[in-house]
Amino acid sequence: MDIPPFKLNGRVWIEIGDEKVLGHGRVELLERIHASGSIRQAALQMKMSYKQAWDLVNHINSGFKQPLVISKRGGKGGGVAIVTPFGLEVISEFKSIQQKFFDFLSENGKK
Amino acid sequence: MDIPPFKLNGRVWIEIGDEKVLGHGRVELLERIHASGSIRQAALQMKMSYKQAWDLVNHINSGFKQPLVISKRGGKGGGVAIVTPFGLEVISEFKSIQQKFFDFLSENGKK
DNA sequence: TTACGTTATACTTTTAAAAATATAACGTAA
DNA sequence: TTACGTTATATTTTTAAAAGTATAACGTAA
Repeated sequence: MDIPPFKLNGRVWIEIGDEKVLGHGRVELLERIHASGSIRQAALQMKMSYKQAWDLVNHINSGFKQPLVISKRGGKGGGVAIVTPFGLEVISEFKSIQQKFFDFLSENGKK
Repeated sequence: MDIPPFKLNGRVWIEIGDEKVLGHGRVELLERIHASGSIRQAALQMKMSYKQAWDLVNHINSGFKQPLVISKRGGKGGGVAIVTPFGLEVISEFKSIQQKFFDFLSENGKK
């Protein structure tokens, strides 16, 4: 009759105006853009299409009132994408929440 | 530069052997089965197909070592589905975790 | 002024999920 | 022994998501 051991898993994300704006996958994308300076490289690393990555970046930027990523085309290297200081702040905030969430999951799982 | 107010949302679920076995939607299904005594009625209430509901019940039952739902065909009313005491216990455990999770979300959202 | 590699965008194709459809199996009660 | 309403299962169709393809726009540097 006793409940056997189980693993509790889950996801958290940030919504603005009832729309999902930022979650685990998108934050990873932002981090990779920050590290590489390129949407394309970040997409390749995460094995998603450039289109999908660009759409996500676009959606993230539209969700907030100021951009998290600024991108330019042309120039040295063909173009560039940088994560703004505001973007870095949001990333940091989300990761802090996510860490607490992981703690929550391990506290409430198993049994 | 400050992060604007935002809503934190999310989901939690129970995994057994790296497989999702029970989450928010499935628990609601179980509750409706318990209330109606019928997989079909529960499915109708949740606007899903009987097939989908049955597949879910089947998957839930396979995940645990004892069934959460026992169903019979034929007889008075055409057939019946009941949630076992073990099933009720699991539902209750999940809902308790979920309540804590809701608390977590509202504590960490907004700002 | 040309080549380069990326951003930006549209369009098509593929794939996977969901829904819909059909039908057999079953046990009670009339 | 027939009708009923459900469980149980297979199959097909539809829908939506993802992936793939193509191409224009751009700014630097050779």
